[in-house]
Parts: sequence; C-alpha cells; structure tokens
Amino acid sequence: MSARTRFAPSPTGFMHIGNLRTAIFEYLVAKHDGGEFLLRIEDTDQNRKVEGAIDFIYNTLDLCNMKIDEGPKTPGEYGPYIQSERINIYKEYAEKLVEMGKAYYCFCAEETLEEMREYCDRKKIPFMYDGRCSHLTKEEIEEKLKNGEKYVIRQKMPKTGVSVVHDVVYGDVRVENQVLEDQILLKSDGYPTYNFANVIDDHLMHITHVIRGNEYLAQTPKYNLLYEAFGWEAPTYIHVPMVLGSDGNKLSKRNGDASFMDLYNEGYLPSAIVNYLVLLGWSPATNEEVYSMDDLIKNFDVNRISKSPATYDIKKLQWFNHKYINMLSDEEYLKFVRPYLTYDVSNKTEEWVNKLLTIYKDHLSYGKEINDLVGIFFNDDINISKENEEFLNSDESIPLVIKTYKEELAKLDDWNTEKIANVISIVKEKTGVKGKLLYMPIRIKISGIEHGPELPDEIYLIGREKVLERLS
RNA sequence: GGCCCGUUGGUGAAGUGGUUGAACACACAUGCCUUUCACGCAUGCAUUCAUGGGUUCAAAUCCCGUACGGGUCACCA
Repeated sequence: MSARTRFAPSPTGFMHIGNLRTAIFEYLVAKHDGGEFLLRIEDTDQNRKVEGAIDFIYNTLDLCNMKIDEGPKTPGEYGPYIQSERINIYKEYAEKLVEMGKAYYCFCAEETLEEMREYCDRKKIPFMYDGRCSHLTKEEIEEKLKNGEKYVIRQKMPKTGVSVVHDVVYGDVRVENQVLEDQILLKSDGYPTYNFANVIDDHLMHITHVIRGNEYLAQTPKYNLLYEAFGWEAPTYIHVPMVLGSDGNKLSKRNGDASFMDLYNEGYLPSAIVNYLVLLGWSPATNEEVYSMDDLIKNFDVNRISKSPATYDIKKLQWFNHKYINMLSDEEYLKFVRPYLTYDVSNKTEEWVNKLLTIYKDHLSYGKEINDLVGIFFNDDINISKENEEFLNSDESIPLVIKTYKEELAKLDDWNTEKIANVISIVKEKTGVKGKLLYMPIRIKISGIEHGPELPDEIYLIGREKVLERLS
C-alpha cells in the first residue's frame, strides 16, 4: 500500500510556520510515494474553536500548492474528517477497551485531582494519578453510572518494563513504563483526548506515516501502548526537528513570530515560503536549493531529515522570495506587486505606475517593500542631508553641471528615458565632467538621496516639471 | 526536579572512521562591472566541528562523563 499521511491541525485560524513545515513534510512523504494526503480537523477542545478556520486551512494549503485528497470538503471513504463529528466512534472504542479490561471508568473529580496535584507540588514529588478507580467493583461502577456521576475513561498503563518505539529520524526511543500515567482517553464531556482521537483516527483512516514535531517524541510510547492494546499495527513514526525563532525559542504567536498569513500578506510568495521551509530540517542530496513542488516530491527523502532544531532566518527567506519574484513574468509581477503599493497614484497614468513597479522587479525582496523603495517618487519634500549638502559644495563644477542639466532637459520635446539618457551625454560633453560628479548632483537635487534606480528612469518618473523646479 | 532529544561559522547546512587543507547557500566584507548607488559577477570569511576523557595507525564521525540549549510530565492539542 502506498503512503497515506495526514495534516491534523486544530481549527484556530492561525497557521504557524512550524505547522506549515510539518504539513509540507507530510505532503511530500505521501506524494513521493504516490500516496494520499488527508486533512483532519482536530477540534476536540471545544473552547478553542474559531469560526471559518477550516476555510482558512484549505486556503493556506491551496496557496501552497498542496492538494488535499481527503478531508472535510472532499471526503473519502473514511470520514467524517472532523473529530467533533466522530465522538461516537471514540466512545465506542474507549468502551471496547474497558470491556477488554485495558481501560477503566474513573470518577475522580477534577477538583480532587487538582488537590492531589497541589499536595504533590508542595511535597516536591512528581504527581501521577494513582489509579484508585481501577479498583472499583463492577457494582460500584454501575451504581455511580446510574447516579449520573461524571466520569472519564483512563487507559491502564503497565507499571514495569520498558517501551521502545522506533522513529525514522531519531532511532529507538525507550521510556520506562512506570513514568507513564494512566492517561485519559475520553473526557467527561464525552470528547476524546488528543492522544486517543489521534490513534483511533490514524488507524481507521489507514495512515501509514505519522509525521509530527519533535515535542511529541517522548509521548510516542503512550501511543504505541494504545495500538498494542487494540492489537493494531502502529504506523511509521517520523519526528521532525522543531523550528526556532531567532531568539532560540520555540516559534509562537505570543512572541509575535510570523505566521504563514503574515508572510503572505507582507508579499512573500507561497512557493518561496514552501521552498524555504522545506530546507529547515531537511536537506537535499545535491547543492541545488531552488525547488518547485514537483521537484520536491521527486527528491524528498525522509532519511535526510536532521535531528537538530533549525532557526528561522527571514534573510534567507527574503533571498528565496527575491529569486521567485524574479522568475515571474513582467505581467505576473505587476499583478503581484500592484496591491502592495500604498501610495496614492490616482493622478498618475497606468503606464507611469507600471514603469515604476517594473524598475524595481529585481530589487524587491517582498511585496510590501515596494513602498520603501519607491518613496522618492512620492515625496515632494526634498530633504538634503548635511553630508549631501557638503558634497554639493565640494566641487566647483557642480553648479555648472546642474545648470546644464536644467537647460538641456528644458529643451527636450519628448519626455522619455532615451532622450533623457541622451541629455546626460550632452551634459557630460558640454561640461567635461564625468562619473560621480556627473551623476550625484542631479540625483541629490531631484530626490534628496544619493541612490535610486537608473538615473534616466529616475528623472523620467519624477517628471519634467518637478525636475526642472528642483534643479533651480 | 524526573524523563526524552539535541549541540559543525552570525544563519540554513554537507559530512555516517582515512582525496575534508570541513562542501554548498544566506548574511557580512572587499574588489570588478555599470561613466554614480543598487542589481549582477568575483574573492574572502570555522587551523576546527560545545567541552573533557577514552577506543583506533587514523575521529566532526564510535564510547563515556560534563556543560549548555530545547522538549515533555493536563479532562490542551
């Protein structure tokens, strides 16, 4: 059977770079093998539901060019794909485990547990549920059930021995069974816990490879114990290293770390984001770094996933984005940047705007940056810095150069870049000045700053009227 | 605190006992090009692989300890 993987986010309406990266790995493992990629919504925490989150997830994956083979909107034969719609299934399996004697009803109130926990905290001893309810007699249980007492279902964990789990990336991971708590499978509100729902669904949906963040590694033995209890075959585990922020901490919304949508809205192309992210914790066998989704599918190899955490570095993302922007056709590029331009261009021609944007095509790192680059064409307040003022007074040829520019530009009948470039040559000839002294004075005079796009373009875009005005 | 995982340059990383004098890419620096800046191109950038010890003719690569970093111990996912 070919690989089946799943992306299983909570519907919080927020997609982390780290989550996305995991989704990419999941997608690639499935597709590399010609298998299926499923989306399952893990909404067992009723308090965290967010309206529209499912659309948001679909939208994100779609932008990233990852097609969902089975999910809430495109059901396959193993649905439903939203956990809250499957609670009967979990209940059934939890009860089956109780019948098999591998799980039990627990009537301990949350407050009781809380007290026990506090007591242990004070005594500085690790707290673990003592399993007292596993000793309840059949009659006691029926009595409590009849009285409508709230309960949870807990799994009986072995008290001795060692559990070993094999992970593709990290190898064998062993954990002493005695540190494993009798974990809750079914909560008192009837919803399953994450761990339980995960195992049930992964099995029922025939998931072959479970790919998730390294933070779950230590919990994997618990999962395996559940598979064992049911007599099911466990999937292949692939734990991937975490993605850290530049401060060395786990990425989080709280730290203000960028989410996919933040980046997208800033003007990063999804293809560039995907390309960058896949290289965080994975490396190809060759030196090639720029990959289309198809190339990634072809070349992805789980054996090349690294063990150590990766730090997210926006500089490199910018480099990728810059590369991808350059790969766009002029037409695509214009369509892409135009929405990011926030300056008022209502009194400009479309031709002018397009020319302006096109000039910056191979300078641009991300969409919003266009506003930083293009400022000189919208600012009528020319502020010449002290250094530049000094420069203007540093050579006696400068006033003549400026004067000549002004005269020659005023003579121009056609205002276009070719003619303007020609004017520069004329000024050079007439004054005998070249290089910096030829270019900088007019640059500074008309824009206030010493750098910008090609000079003829700059002069052209600022416009005849303003240029002549500023040269006087 | 117990347990689990990790540690190659500012960043992503290659490397799985001997052509590694540690690739490649980003960033950075310098130079070239463009009669200017940027773009582009070229060059430079770890005498060393957290650290101490061990195994070996030979270790970034294997073993042990230490330090540091992170994760995890919920009726959260």
